[in-house]
Amino acid sequence: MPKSDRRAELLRIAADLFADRGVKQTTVRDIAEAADILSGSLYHHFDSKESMVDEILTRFLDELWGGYRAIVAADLGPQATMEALVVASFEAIDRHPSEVAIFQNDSKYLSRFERFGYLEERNVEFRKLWVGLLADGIRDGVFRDDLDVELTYRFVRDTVWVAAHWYRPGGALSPEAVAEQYLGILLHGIAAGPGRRGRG
Amino acid sequence: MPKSDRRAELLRIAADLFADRGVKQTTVRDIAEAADILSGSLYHHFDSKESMVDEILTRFLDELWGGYRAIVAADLGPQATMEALVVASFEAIDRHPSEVAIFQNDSKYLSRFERFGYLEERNVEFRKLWVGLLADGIRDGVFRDDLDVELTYRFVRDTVWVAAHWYRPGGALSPEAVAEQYLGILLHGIAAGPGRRGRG
DNA sequence: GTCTATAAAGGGATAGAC
DNA sequence: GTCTATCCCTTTATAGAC
Repeated sequence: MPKSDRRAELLRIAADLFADRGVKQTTVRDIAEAADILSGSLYHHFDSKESMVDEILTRFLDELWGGYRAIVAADLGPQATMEALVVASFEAIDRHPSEVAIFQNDSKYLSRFERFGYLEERNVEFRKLWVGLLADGIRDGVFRDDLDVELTYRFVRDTVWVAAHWYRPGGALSPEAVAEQYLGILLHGIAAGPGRRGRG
Repeated sequence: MPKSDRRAELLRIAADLFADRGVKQTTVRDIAEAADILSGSLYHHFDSKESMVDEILTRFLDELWGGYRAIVAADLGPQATMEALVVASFEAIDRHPSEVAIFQNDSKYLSRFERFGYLEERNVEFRKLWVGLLADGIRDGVFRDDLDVELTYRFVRDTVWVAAHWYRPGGALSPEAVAEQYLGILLHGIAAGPGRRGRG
């Protein structure tokens, strides 16, 4: 295989370990062992452990936000935009579960280092996107007007991303199926409402 | 102050650090420094760092589950039981934010050690409680019958506990207020339904 | 109950041989 | 591209003085 594939393979191995145990608790020796080489050899490919995490997260976030921006640009209105964002997020969990887990579990720790300042920037941008969307939806009468927008934003953000903790790609549930159930609860709740109880 | 207060104070300091940075990343020196003593002195009070975490979590979980069991024993029916469990959980976040954070962030890591086997036991028990509750509610027609019970259980579990990541005791929102908003979304969703849109 | 001093293991990173 | 060898710092934990 071409030489650059080795680098990608090492990043894959590292990402899976980082996701499973956390960045700090994954040692350079762990990564090397999983790749069947010795720890010193890793430094032929990468400057440092930090560089590995950086490359993993940067690539992932660029792809994710490319998708988000395309959805926003399509200008579908609050509810359809929300649904598309949720589906895109579950697809991200499906395709890049380790990257999502690292982002979720280690953002706080990594944010201490100047080099990872972009993590906080993404969070701010994400909040802006969702709060705006919820406000638009309330204004248009699509969402309830007694919602606490800040709290609802955190609710949505958390409920979507925590799924990464239990979702297994290739399992019984497709990302679209999970998104559908999640959106059903998020939009209509779990209570059996009038005219909504039962199907058969 | 009595001698046992020193021990409690050290556990408080340790719990806050564990919650903020994670157990593994909090060093014994960090704890000692925050307590204004040297690291060696900590071993006069505790066997090891692990023992400190163990004591913190055991106490917290015993209290939390005491509350849960009292609620279940009251036999209020599915919806009222669910509401009481959610309120109790937010009150736990309010009163013991560090303990909740440690439980959430470090359970997976700690579960590797035999001594922390009770963490997994509590998770199993928690799942059993909620899945049973949801099934009862669907059977009684209180909850929608097209819910995926497993997925809904994870949804509820995650949405409640992740609030520990942003909730600040003593802030603008009381735990009861947060619980009310959360239950509103969980039961009825965020969509403006017929007859539910608007208030003024 | 705390300090001094230190043992022993873990972990990131480097230099140079192959 | 990988290995050998190793440096150096961090971290948990201990022993004994005060």
